[in-house]
Amino acid sequence: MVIERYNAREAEARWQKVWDERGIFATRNDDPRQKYYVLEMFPYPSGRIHMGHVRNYTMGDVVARFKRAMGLNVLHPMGWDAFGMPAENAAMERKVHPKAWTYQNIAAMKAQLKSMGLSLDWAREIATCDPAYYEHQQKMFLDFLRAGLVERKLGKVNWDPVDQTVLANEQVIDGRGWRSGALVEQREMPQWYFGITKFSEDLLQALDRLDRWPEKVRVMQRNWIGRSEGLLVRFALDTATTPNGEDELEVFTTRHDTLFGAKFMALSPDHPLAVAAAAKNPALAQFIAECKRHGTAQQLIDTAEKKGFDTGMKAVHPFDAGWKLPVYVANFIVMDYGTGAIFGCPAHDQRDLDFANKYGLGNTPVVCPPGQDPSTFVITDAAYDGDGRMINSRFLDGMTVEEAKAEVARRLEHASHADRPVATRQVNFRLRDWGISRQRYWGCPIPVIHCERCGIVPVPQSELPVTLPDDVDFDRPGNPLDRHPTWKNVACPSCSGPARRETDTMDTFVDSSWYFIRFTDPWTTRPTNRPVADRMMPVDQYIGGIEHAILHLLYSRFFTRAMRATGHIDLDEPFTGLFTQGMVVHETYQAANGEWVVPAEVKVEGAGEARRASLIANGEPVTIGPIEKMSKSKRNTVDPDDIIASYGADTARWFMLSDSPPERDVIWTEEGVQGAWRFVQRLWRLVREAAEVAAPAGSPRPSRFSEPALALRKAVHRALARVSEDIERLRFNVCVAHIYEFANAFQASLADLESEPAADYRWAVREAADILVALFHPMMPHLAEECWAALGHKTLVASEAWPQLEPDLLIESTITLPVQINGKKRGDVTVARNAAKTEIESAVLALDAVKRALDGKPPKKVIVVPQRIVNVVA
RNA sequence: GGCCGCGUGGUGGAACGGUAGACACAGCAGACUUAAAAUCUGCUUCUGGGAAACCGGAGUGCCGGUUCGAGUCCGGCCGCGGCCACCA
Repeated sequence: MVIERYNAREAEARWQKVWDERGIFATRNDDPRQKYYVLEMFPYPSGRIHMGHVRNYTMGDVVARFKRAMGLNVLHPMGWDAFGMPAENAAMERKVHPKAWTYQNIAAMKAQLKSMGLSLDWAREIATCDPAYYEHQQKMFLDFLRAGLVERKLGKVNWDPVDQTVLANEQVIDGRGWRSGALVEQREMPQWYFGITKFSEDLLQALDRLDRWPEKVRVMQRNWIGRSEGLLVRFALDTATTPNGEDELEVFTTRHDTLFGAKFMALSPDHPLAVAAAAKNPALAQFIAECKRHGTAQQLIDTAEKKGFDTGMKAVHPFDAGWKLPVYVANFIVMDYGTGAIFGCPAHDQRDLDFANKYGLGNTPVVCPPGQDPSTFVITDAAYDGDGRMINSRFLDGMTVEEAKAEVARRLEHASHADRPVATRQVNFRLRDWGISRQRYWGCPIPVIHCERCGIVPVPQSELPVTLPDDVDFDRPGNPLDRHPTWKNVACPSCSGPARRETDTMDTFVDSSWYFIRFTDPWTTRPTNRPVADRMMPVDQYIGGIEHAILHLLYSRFFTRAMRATGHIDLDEPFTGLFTQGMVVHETYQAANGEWVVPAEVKVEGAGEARRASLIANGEPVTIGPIEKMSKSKRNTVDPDDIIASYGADTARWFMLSDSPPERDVIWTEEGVQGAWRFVQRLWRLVREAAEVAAPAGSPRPSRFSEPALALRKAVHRALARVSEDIERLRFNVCVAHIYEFANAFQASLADLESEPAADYRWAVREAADILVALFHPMMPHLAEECWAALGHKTLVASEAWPQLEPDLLIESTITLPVQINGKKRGDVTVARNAAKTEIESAVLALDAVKRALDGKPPKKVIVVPQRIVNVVA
């Protein structure tokens, strides 16, 4: 029999067309079966898909196809995170309108995704730049505003003085604007904020219940929210020393046990008291200005020296009216956290110690480490932040840190200063409110109007959506909305007086914070169709990159809560299952002139030490560099289109799932792809060979099976059990291995055929082939359809139910137990599956290896673990 | 600086506390070919003995512990990676 090669290119297009025409991946919201929502993070339409997308969407598709076969009503949609800066950059560089650029990219990428054979419900496709999407976002913004979940307040922005524009943090490189190269300034501007901090406690607590999230992501979110319990202490100030007679300074601390080790107070350069003092002290004003110049660039913070300025103000120790502490302004105190002021305890905080040493403020140790003699315990340049007993602390002496904290809190809560308690217990969060204002064109307009007379006026419902004007130009820097003649200037909806529209647009993270809910009914005229959203949410399995572990996932958790508070859905956690997949990485290649070379232009030969690379074009040698994330800058990318054109989508999908565990990085290699491609061909040959032998579909089941038939049946049912579990647990690399294992066994079984096979064997081959195709269908759906048809089926395997497992076939009547002597394997025994322990023991003691080891003496102990192992202790 | 994760053959990686190295890649040998490709078969952790079948020893970064039994659990090192970070 001659079997022609499987022509992936031709077959894949053909099956995609069939799936499309029959609409088998469309999800009905009124389907009575249990729902299953699987979602991959939607892409930004950059122009072309990359291998990371291929990996991500393949994993999601495997889950979707598997769950569909398991009889669930699967929702598996796709859309576009379509707003964002690259569209504006393209507009500036290439004179394309951001909208045109974005929609061209969407069309191109959609075609690419279609060529992957993903089982998506394209009818639900959404693009966040479509007014039909963002109008609902605007409605919810106004709902949030009414509910007090949106605020306008001053915030710092990165201001590029040359381009006259606000820059995102990632556009600031080494303190300079990425385009102009100008030194970036910090400017205070009124901005819109989402009140995410109102949910700090809940967002933190609920993490404990997200047990199908990676622990790593939960830890990252926990740290980001950054809850700390402490004490808010009001220090009295010596009014004779303060600029305007200010008489107290509030400080947040988590180490109130160390109050008797205090040596100084320090204020943030932005602290109101520092600003007030600076007004009367030019030297201080100059110091503060200097701090602000250096203040922001993250890289500088590591190396920046601790600097301070003694304001001359004096604070009074809360436990000793006669104890005065100098008040400094210091460059390492941030206004954002706590109260923007601290008390410094040099002995037990490294930063405070560095500062005190520099300014000669000394230190007094107040916590003595266990086992240390208090009389000899001194701190020089390493602060001690561990546990211990209190010393040099009057009434706290001898207490543990915890006891001291409690005692200090108790006393200060009951002490009073100016008719208020000196201290209150406080919980502080690192989490800040979410600033969503972006001074950009290509984003969702913020639907408010600024009226000189009425202030901030929401755009009336009837005038929504506020759509972006198309007639804009990008010739000049800055936000085109801000200089638009007609769009910007409008009549106030309230008083009809002159007013102007808000020209800021929303952070694109807002768009991606609720798209998964919109997918449940993208046609509804309200933001959500409540009954449908309540039924189809939450997302059962969300899959995407670890880079979104904090922002996107936290914002989405916030947004869902805000939507619940405003009646749009009855849900708090949007994603019950989360999986973060690893990146696709590749070797890098560098030509002699130092330029990076794309892998497609490189030929690699040899192995190990002898591995050499050269340019295909002219044979010029190329240096093989380290394996890195595929990136445009290193040019170590492989184009999915090229791979799909030469090997087919199934090969690319199979390789993406092979070898590496899905949460880890996968190394893309030419050899690996070819291995996957060879397996595609091998499966095709195997199924065609099996089809020759297999009994016709629906043949009556034989009453008895001979040895080879039974062995084949056991193997295929074992594979079925394993693969089902592997997919359920998203262990795709193990799943792939189990399919290889069975394919090898099946192939060997067919090769062992000596004569004309008997009917029972033919029946077993039919079963094995059908199950094999069903098992690899989620990973290689086109090949599976082709094989399914070759096996004589008239149905689509994509619509078939998952094969039924016969658990009896997993149970062997005799089993082989490994035998250990003192924990080392020395042999094995074959016994009946349900053999009694004594029976096993005597069989084991009869083994030569055991006799030799025991040397005639009785064993000290024989441990028999039923159906697992035997260990003889000699 | 804080928190977290990971160290297994030439490589990617398997392994409910129970036969370490499944499966794949690469490599080597052979079969089929005039030849190559493709395909098929076998070998491939290190090491000692043996012509071979086979028989032994060591082995999951290092040191110790718990256990009949540890890649897996506990403690301490070493190395690599990630995230956060003048956060009081």
